[in-house]
Amino acid sequence: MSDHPTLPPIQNFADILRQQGLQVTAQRLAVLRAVHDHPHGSAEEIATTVRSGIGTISRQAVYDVLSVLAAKGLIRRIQPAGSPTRYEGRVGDNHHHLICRRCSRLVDVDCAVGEAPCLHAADDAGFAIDEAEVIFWGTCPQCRTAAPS
Amino acid sequence: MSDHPTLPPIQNFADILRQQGLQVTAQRLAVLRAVHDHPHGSAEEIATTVRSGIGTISRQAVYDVLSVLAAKGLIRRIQPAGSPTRYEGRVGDNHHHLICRRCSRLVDVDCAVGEAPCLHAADDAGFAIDEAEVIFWGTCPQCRTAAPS
DNA sequence: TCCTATTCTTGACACTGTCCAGATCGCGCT
DNA sequence: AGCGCGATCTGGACAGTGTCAAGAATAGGA
Repeated sequence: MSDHPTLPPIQNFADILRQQGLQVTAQRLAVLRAVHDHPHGSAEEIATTVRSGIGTISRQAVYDVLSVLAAKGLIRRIQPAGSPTRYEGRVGDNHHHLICRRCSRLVDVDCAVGEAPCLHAADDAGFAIDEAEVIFWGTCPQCRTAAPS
Repeated sequence: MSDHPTLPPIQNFADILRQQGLQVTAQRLAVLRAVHDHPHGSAEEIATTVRSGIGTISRQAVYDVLSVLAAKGLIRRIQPAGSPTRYEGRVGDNHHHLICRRCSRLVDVDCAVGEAPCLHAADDAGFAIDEAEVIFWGTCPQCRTAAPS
């Protein structure tokens, strides 16, 4: 995944945490790495990945770390219908998501109109909008081929 | 039965169900009415509303009816982050939703660009897209006034 | 090295949604 | 109008996700 020989991932992640005023712990580094290595993973999948790296971590710690990272904008939450919350490391760009109704596969999709057009509603009703979540629902090629109906 | 020129709500809903090839039951009529009377309600809220109308209904029946109606396109599912699934009776138009991060208030919003621009992704990755869900996250006026942070 | 605030662990819990078997009901057919 | 089949509803148990609370362990600065 990360093929930057000059920047060891762990040190990089540690610096990122410090820049946000967060304490650097093995759990946070492992979670941050897991999210980047396995995009769109659920909390449980991330926990499993982390455990294979540092041995053990409590479920509560995973949720806590994910909440803190999301609050700091280091990761992004995705909450598709019917499936558990997912997390991804790519933040800052305006990409959306495409989800298969059958197999729940999730794919990144660049914004249709370029910069950030979907971030502005016609009428914001007085709300202070800080994020626009766009999810496209459909059927992936594999599922269409497997059982067209 | 009768051919009154004016259509009472119940009979109207019954016709809608029949048009979709669905059996007409008291539970389905009550759920359909509840969704229209209380837009953006959760399954539990809808169940409560229905019970105040027809006495009792099982949780399973509510979920089943909601699933059937959603499959037929008579109602629409909304699954915001962190809060339970909500349902609304308005279908067919391309309106989106605006949700307050603090009080979870949900407001309808017309599509920003008019017709249905957000329904097309730049690259569909081979998917057959049938729906685009757009959710704007922010803070509602009341919450901003109450506790500005 | 020591201290304090933060973070992690452990266990229990709440809530949403689903599965299953059996009873009931809608509705076409005779 | 009565009958019968298939769809629908009930009731209970269950699974998965996420949260709460109290105590133990740790990071980071003095």
